[in-house]
Amino acid sequence: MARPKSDDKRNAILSAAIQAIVNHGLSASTALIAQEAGVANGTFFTYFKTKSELFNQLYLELKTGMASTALDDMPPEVTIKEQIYNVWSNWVHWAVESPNKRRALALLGVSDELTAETRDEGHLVMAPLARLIEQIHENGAMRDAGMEFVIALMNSIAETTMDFARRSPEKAEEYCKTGFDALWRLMA
Amino acid sequence: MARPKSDDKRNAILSAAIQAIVNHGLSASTALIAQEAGVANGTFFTYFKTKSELFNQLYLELKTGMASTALDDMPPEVTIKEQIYNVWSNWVHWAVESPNKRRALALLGVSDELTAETRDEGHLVMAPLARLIEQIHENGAMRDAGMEFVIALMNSIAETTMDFARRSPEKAEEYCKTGFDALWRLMA
Amino acid sequence: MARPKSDDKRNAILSAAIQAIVNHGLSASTALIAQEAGVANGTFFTYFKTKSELFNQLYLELKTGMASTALDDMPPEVTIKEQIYNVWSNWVHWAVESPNKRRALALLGVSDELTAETRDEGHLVMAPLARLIEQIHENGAMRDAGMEFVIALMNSIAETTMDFARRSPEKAEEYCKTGFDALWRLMA
Amino acid sequence: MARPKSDDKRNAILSAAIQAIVNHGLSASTALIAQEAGVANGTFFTYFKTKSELFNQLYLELKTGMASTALDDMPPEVTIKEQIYNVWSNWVHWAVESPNKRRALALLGVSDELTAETRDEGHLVMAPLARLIEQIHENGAMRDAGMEFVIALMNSIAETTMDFARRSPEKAEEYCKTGFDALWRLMA
DNA sequence: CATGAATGAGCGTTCATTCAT
DNA sequence: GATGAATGAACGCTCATTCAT
Repeated sequence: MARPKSDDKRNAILSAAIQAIVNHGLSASTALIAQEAGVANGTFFTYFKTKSELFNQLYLELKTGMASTALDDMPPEVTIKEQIYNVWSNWVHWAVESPNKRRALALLGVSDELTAETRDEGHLVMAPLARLIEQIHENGAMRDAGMEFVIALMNSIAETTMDFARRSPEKAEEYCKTGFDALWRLMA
Repeated sequence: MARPKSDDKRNAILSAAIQAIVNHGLSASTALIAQEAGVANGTFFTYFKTKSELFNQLYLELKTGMASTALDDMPPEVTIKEQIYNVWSNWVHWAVESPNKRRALALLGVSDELTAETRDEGHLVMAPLARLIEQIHENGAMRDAGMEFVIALMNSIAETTMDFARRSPEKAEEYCKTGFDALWRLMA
Repeated sequence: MARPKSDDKRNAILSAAIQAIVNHGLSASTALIAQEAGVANGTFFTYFKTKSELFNQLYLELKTGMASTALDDMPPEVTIKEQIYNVWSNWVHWAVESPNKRRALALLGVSDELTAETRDEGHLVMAPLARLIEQIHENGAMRDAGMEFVIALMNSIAETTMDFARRSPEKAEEYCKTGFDALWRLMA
Repeated sequence: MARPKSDDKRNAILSAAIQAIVNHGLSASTALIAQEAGVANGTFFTYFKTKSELFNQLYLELKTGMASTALDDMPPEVTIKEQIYNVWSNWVHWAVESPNKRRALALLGVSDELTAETRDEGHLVMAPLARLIEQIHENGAMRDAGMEFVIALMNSIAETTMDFARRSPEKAEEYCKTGFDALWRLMA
């Protein structure tokens, strides 16, 4: 059963899970998810051995999707700062346009269903951004603090920025810039 | 009143709830909480009409406790910056010393059991810090951004700082200072 | 504890029980009954050892009250038929004026909380009516059927008559008469 | 459909419910009903969304069964009186042979779990008998009273007759006839 | 493989009754 | 005696998971 027959069904379940999680939290039942996916109750378990496994895979899928949007078309010809801003901007726009995915990702992220392995894999996908940050960081204001700490701070500033951008999409551009400037002051 | 409702028991239930939430998440059963509190199943409902009510009251209790520790003994004779640092430092130390309370508070904060009223009351308790920040902010680097945004950024930086301080208590002092400096650069 | 201190409280509980039974059926909780009676939860059990005991005593109290209203001021100078009609009429009027008592009595009557003893005592209270009926019956149309059967038929006709009288109190007089005539045709 | 819902199981649950209601009243637990039906606790809810739904469906099933027995093989060639007697007799025999069903039906009938809709449907099933009665009634002794009242009286006489017939099955035939004669005197 | 019925542990909550005050 | 908190069994119902079809 390495690759179950229908990718369509797998994807339908994943999409349904996002909806269900947004509407009912992580306690959304597998029956509801299956129903919203248009498949039978039991079919759920053909594609995901347990509910927990769905959560782990959904988390990775969402995080990967987010990263690939954020890291999309990175122009190599420009300054690092511009490269970082490019990612930052993509990221914020993703949040504004995919609020459900972001909400589901957030809920999954704080749940205790995620395995350590999943969390590790999750961190990897944003590594390219981390590598850009690193170049700024090594001569920046926080050069004496560990990279991990700086990355975590960046993440939290990004999350806050995305929260505000999503809540007021008409000011998204503004929050995007203000948030980025704040980040830059903090670490550059 | 025959046998008055016992504060001891109420507190035992609240404490047990913290433990249970840390160990099992918000789906910790009322039966488990009661058991850990050393009272009978049904006694839970003498003190809290519903599980939801427990969550709301626990949230407020934890948030109030956190705030009162953070805002403790604010010296009025010193600079604003020193005042803010004092709060910041108390806050971080609270996190290091009460990791369970902090974890429970975080889980409760993202749950959808909290009423709007509870959330509002919860925001109030850190208002004194917000008022200090405001004085810095009005001439600071982010003076064009809304206070709400700045407060949210401060919060997220604080949370990240506390995460790292808790994870490596021996470096707590260092993270505390580094985090504060980062905050200051960001907004002062 | 043969006669607990306060008859007031006992009566308050009995009255409250009627209300509670009307509103919530026999599953009305002892706590609710106590509350409506204005006494504490535990006081209930000072006056009635168990909920079942309350039900049995309430049943007798209601049935006795009904009988004493129905059998009130029986004039001995008139024909048997007139005597019976007098009881019949009192009975129907009681039903119209005390619909809650009647409803509670009905629910208690079909419950399986009543002991055989209670049921027996309950039958006794209408015995004077039975004795009147007997005199008609012994030469009547049903003289070959047992008295018990005739009494039961009379009871069921009475109940139906009371149902209709209560539902349309403005036609109560009419139903009272029509019902009685029907009874008379049936057995006289 | 994978494993179709089994009529056997549905019927087993309905039968078990009758038993359980007879033995424990309407407060018979779903767990007990399931157990007596030989299915798992949760299976109950595959067949009936709620306990209330079971009660409503059981009521209809019982009432329909009763009616179809009572109204079985109505000979059209005979007098109305004979037709009515035929129904009456079938009805009484049903009561003697299915005392549990009758007891359950009675308890359900006075419960407040029944929806108005269920009650309405329930009334319909005995309508053919009502129509026969109507033909007698329109020129009978009670022609000035409403049909509803007469039907209700007939019902209550029938119930009483069935009670006595069931309690003394060896005299069932006698009660059947005596009851019918009483009814006839009352309304014809 | 897809389906949906079957399972039974588990949940939040209620309640008759007891008992400390 | 009156009070109301304490108790724990019980209840209706849900749900992740299994398995017959």
